[in-house]
Amino acid sequence: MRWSRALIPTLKEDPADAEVASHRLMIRAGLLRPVARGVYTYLPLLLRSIRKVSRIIREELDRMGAVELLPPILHPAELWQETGRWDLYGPLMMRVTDRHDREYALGPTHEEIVTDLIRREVRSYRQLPLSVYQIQTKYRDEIRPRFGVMRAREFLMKDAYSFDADEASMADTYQKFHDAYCAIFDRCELGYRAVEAEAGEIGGTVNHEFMVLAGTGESAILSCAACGYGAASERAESAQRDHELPDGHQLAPLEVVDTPGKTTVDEVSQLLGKPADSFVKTLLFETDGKTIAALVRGDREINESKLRRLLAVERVEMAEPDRVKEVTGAEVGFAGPHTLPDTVRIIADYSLAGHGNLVAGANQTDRHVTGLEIGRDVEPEEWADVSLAVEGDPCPQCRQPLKETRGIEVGHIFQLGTKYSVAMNATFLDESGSPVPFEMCSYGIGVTRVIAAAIEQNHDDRGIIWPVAIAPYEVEVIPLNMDSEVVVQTAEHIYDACQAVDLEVLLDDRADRAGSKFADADLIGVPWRVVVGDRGVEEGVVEVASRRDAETATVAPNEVAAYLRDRIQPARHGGG
RNA sequence: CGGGGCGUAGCGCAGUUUGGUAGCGCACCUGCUUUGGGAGCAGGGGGUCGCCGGUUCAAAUCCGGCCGCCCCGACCA
Repeated sequence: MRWSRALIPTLKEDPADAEVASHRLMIRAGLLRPVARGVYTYLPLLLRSIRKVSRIIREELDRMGAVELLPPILHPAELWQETGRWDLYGPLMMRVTDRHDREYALGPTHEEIVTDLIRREVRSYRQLPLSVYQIQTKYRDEIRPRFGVMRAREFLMKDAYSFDADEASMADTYQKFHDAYCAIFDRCELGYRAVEAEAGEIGGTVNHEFMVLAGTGESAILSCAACGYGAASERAESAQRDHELPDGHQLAPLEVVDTPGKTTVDEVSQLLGKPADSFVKTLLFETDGKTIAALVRGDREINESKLRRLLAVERVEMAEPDRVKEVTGAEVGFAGPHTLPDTVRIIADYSLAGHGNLVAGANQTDRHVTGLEIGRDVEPEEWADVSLAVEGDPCPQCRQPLKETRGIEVGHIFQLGTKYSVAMNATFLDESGSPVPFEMCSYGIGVTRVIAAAIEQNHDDRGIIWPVAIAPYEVEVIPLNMDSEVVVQTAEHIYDACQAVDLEVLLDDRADRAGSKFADADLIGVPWRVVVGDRGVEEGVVEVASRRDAETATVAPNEVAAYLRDRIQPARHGGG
């Protein structure tokens, strides 16, 4: 391809509204242009990379026995109503109405569509296991789209769905996808790790997120260097701790203090001059008509998912203000654990273990208490891990301190079990001829996000540094002087020769000066560069350089194609 | 949706406080010179100043409403 015909609109200056490197570089290097909030045109360079990543995905999934199909983007409401997700998904789903007033969604994910297909077409255990996938545009009306294609409202996703006859088989399929995902991300040359995660809206129990490690990532990961444990922060557990006060701890007297109008930990902390970690945050929840008081340390956040799992319930809700008043006898903001009615079940988070002389709400409006001692003033029904884990918490497996890193979620795989098959009555006949619901899993990769993540991990202050396996072009030929016939002819010759040995080559045939061609080449980040200048051509050589390491080789024009082929072909599979 | 900021040429910005002829850099077009790290000179094209309404002799500038975009929070590939 010739640059002059390739539509590569590079920019000299950074766009004002791009915050992270990948977004900035995608705009500047002419990969991406915004059309609406969170909606983009993928320009030719980006599309070429998308095709490379898609191809890697297809090769790995085909290899493990999945089959590609293409369901619609437009989903009739009825299918989503079968699983209840028409309402549950809420405003995250883009909805449209046709001329007959029938409602549709623009698919944010495809469990319903695929389950519907399989329940119609698959009848027998003999047809299982079965895995299908698609690579297609998805729509999610995100609360806050940002960072370019990193969190867009329209994006390209590979999603896959597996159907198995029993749980053991399902776990086996899940592992195969897990391994295929590792192969895919390895080949894209991403530095990543798979961690335990929350299932969110999709549902199910066991699931893993594939996180590309990057400082600008939106997700936090807690991991343990000692034993290898790793989990998304909202999923990470911390080890059990016993409530043993430090040696020499003097039990403090319980005193009521006035704290008029101060309802938050921060406000009371300032007023009393006591640090937030000496506070008890008393959070009231309701589930099945019962009230639960969850006690977490003042500097910690509750993790409602943990609470839900502990209580073995589908949902917990923060108690309404009226209910809070009824239970505590005070306005919201002054709840404390020590004078709650017996009907309230008290759960203390491990973060409070070993802490005494605490500040808490007094269960009286405008008053708190100091000197609260757990075990003396309040006896929790149980101690548990119900707070959001943070760096330094003890690892649930080996008790070593957890470390926090940031990551970009590029893949997420879920064991769904029979959640969707039961809801949609999707069954097959087993060996005895009785109908059994499918054991399902679903698997997602954000294709466009993979590319953004790759750029986050592979760039410098001059531009992108593409790994060969996903680069839009492999070679860029730069004739430095378009007025020099011999330079142009040599460049054209190399361009043809590279194409003849099946290299993906871009020829910068623009009449620009050397400096701006070099700057653009650095910016778009093609892995190999061939510089053809008057000086070298007179001596019968051109320069071949890689974008990643500044090494330059002088090569005879006739040998350039073979030279590059020998270096590029081994790297195409990933690892170069 | 709540909090903060911004909408002026394709991109990056000044001008708005104190109303009075719409500007700068880059990009683009023409010519000449230049040609190994974003060239120089000369000439040129391009803007209903986000939209609607109001105040005024006069509005990018003041007032009201609306729209869009970005950042911080709850979601997620």
